[in-house]
Amino acid sequence: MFTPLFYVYLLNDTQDIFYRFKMLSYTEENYLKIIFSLSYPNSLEITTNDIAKKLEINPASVSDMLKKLNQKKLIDYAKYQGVRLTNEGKKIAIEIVRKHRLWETFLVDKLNFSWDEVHDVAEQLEHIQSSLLIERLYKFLDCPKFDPHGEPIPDEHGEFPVTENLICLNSCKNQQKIQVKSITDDSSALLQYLSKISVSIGVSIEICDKNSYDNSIDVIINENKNVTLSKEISEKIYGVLL
Amino acid sequence: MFTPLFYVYLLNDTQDIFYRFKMLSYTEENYLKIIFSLSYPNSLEITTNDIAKKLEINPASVSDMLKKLNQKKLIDYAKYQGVRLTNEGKKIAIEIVRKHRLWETFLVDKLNFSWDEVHDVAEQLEHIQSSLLIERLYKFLDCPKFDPHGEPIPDEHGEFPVTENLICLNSCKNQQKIQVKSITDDSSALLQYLSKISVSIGVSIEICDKNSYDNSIDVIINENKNVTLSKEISEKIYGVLL
DNA sequence: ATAAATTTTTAGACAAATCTAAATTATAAT
DNA sequence: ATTATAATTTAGATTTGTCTAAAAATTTAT
Repeated sequence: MFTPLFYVYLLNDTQDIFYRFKMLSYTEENYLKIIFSLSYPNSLEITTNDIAKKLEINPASVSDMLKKLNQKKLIDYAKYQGVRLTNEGKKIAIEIVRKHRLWETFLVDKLNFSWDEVHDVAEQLEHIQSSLLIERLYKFLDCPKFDPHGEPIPDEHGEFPVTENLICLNSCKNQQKIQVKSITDDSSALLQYLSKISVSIGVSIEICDKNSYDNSIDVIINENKNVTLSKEISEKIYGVLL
Repeated sequence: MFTPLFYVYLLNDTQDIFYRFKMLSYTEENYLKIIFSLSYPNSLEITTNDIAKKLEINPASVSDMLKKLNQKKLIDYAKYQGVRLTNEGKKIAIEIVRKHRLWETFLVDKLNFSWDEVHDVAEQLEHIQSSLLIERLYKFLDCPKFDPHGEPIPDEHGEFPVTENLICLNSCKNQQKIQVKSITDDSSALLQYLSKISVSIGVSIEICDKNSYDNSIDVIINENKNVTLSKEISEKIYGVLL
């Protein structure tokens, strides 16, 4: 049903160095990325349904692909048991995350995209195959450690920068105040909304009141703007206590 | 056998403008680009075999795709009669050429790629779908008119810059001398060779002798280097008479 | 502990883009 | 004008990634 795992030696970047290269399709890369992001940072076990929902496809399709990725030793998967990335799979996933965040940085820093315009384009750019390209881009951007949403960018060895201990706005108590450090979702719908209410990396948010009915919170943004944030929003905002 | 032509209205670039968008696959885009480049600049009729050779695939596969592109009204094609781009097909092909050449320019000017390293990466980048991206890139590069190989870059309306009257090195007579203005093939094999013999945009080449047996020519590069160039090489080099 | 509900997998089908082999059409050569 | 050669197309198969419907396994609830 599936072709066996195979490695090929490919001439990459039209450079004269050959290197071991696991041939992955655009789609396979996407699965690895999704599994990684759903399990980050705790390497949780992910379910077929989680992936199907995220990719907006049928769970049956996911089952097929999981079988294939398992054969390629990129995930650990047994029927009905959930999925976890292998070290090899994780390495590839981190590489894709790295590319995604570097491209987002490029788009914002060099091409003047706003932070809510970058996601869809970066989703495409992250699949461009060229290690030379990504290393040159990394240098061109001055080896950035965080992307425009404050998300950490892994270095060339796949290591994430050490971050201050971030806490979720959602988990703050009344009267606590944080400085926003990262938004853990780069969808344009969320980011456009945050822009509208003047939330960006660096602003302060003070918790005034918590509504236990819907878990929304009343906050003051940058000492001057009162807003109510839904649970869905507040759990995407991370920062350091002020 | 093939799905009917259809147009969709898509939200592009996460911007709030909808626009008419002909859904094309990566592969379909490549066919249009190949047909364009094989027929440029005279809109020649192209054969199934020409395309098969260029794409290194079986002519039978090309036949299938031509039928499909014809149905989509991107080419004019009748069985056994050859192919020609329609205006719509040409517009799309030029857009891809534009993207390819802008990305090549980016790689060389901003990321310090050498001219022989850009082709394979640009082949991937040219298929990124985002008009916002390409217009921003265009501005970022200061609206370049020529790519690193001297090839003209169409503007945002698909217009090619007017060029001096270029003549092919291949068609020069003995003792004539040209200044190199463009190389009409960006394969790394050719460009690496040209680098090795010190041919680049701007250098002078003087024809010393023509060998009618294999159509090779003996030339002097930049007044100091004697080299013999094969027909295959000399027909890729264009310039202005000095 | 069993039944009900949910999740996951299998089976079979489909579209896109390719292939090989065979048939057809066009072109060139005598 | 007929034949030989070359180019092109058709027919049928394959791979990848998806689907729907049905079957199987797991989880939840009583």
